[in-house]
Amino acid sequence: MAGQQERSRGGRRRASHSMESVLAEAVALLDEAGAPALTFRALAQRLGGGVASIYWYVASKDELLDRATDHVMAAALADIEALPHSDDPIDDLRAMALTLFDTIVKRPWLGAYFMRNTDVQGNALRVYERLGEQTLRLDLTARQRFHAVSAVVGVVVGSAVDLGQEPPQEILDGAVNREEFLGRYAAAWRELDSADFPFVHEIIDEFDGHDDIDQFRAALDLTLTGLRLQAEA
Amino acid sequence: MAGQQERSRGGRRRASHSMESVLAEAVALLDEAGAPALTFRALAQRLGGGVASIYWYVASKDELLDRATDHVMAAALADIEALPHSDDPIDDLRAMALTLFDTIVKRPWLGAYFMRNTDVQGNALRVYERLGEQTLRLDLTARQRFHAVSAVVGVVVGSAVDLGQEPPQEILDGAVNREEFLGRYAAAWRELDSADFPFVHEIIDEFDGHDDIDQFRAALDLTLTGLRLQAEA
DNA sequence: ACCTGAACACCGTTCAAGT
DNA sequence: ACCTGAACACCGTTCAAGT
Repeated sequence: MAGQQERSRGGRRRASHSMESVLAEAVALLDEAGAPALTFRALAQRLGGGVASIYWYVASKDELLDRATDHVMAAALADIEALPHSDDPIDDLRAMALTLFDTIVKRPWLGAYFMRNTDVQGNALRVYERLGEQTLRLDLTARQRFHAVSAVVGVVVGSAVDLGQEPPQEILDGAVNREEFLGRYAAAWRELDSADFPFVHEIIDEFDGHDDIDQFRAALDLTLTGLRLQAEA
Repeated sequence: MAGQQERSRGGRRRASHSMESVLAEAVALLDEAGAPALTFRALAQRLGGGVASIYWYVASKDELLDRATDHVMAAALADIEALPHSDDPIDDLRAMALTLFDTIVKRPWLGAYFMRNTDVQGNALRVYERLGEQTLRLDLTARQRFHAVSAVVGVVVGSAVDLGQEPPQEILDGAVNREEFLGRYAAAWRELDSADFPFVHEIIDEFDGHDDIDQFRAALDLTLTGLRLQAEA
């Protein structure tokens, strides 16, 4: 409970919030049960007040989610700024992207809002800036730099979306773990005719039990080697 | 109106649907006014029947969206399969990815469902297969192939999400066009201290008025050059 | 300045009943 | 086999009123 209660002489209560407590409780709700759990009613209950109060702090649910996202991005930004710098800007870029990935792994609900709307998301803008600064150390045109950072952010967002989708209720319920879930897909794929689906059969064993971070690293590395080549050209 | 009306002797009507008409109308609704416009009530009205009828065809809204997505993927798959083959698998991969991008540009609402849940999305699986088959022509391990296709799909999905987000109501209303919208952001960025945000300032002019397809092409090319290097190693 | 209760206009989903 | 109306249990958002 982040809200405070004021007891006036009549014995009536009046909750008292703050932007900080609203966002902290919103994030807590999202962390505990994902995006569908964040409703104004649930949030108001946690804050110990009425639904309408929240509208004093945010104009809409969209803004609430934007601000909640930026709230957790503060920590990601701090992690990124705490990273040691190497003499290779591309290695630094990779380390930053991995830090971002880590943020999403811990909070899959970020998928839908991550790194968008830098209007409200001041920390996201700063993260964008830090990524971009690494490209300033590379021999590229402004346009290439713009595209490079977009590409890196794209890889991260792509993973964010994937992770945000992943838990199809059964996993959240604990009824099925990730391994079984992947295995079920793999089993369905194995039923496909291998003449019609040679590629699917080629990669079934890789898919079965794969780790998201490997997939992310591989995608990131392809982009970064492409970038390195571009900078050296 | 895709539903048909049967007139029985009492003069009462009874709508008659089909999976095909349900999906066609769902897609029409999505095309006309985006994801929020697709409600069971709106869809039922278009079909000329009751809300509950739709549940005979799909078990949930999620499934409806999955099937609607796969419905439009049929055309994308056909486009991809109609593509001429070159002797360079990476060029073919690029052409396929561009075809996918084109599908999303025409239907930004795809952002949230594109290429996920191949369970229900049979056409998405076939697209995945076609992309993957190009990697079979490259000298790679199964794992590298798996990661390569994931990366390419990731770039496309990343763009899909971006495009799906884009129209912030004002643009849909026609109150503001894309150029003005970008310009407003750019103007806000120009206000930032250039000592604190050197990168943002470096790329403002690139951002202002940029074209999404250039961004997509650039990200795709970085991934594909990375892939080419990997295959040649 | 900040909070409240109650209402409004929606949602997806279910179900017993109809044809 | 397929469709229906009406109900249920929610939503986000607004607003006049309170402190």
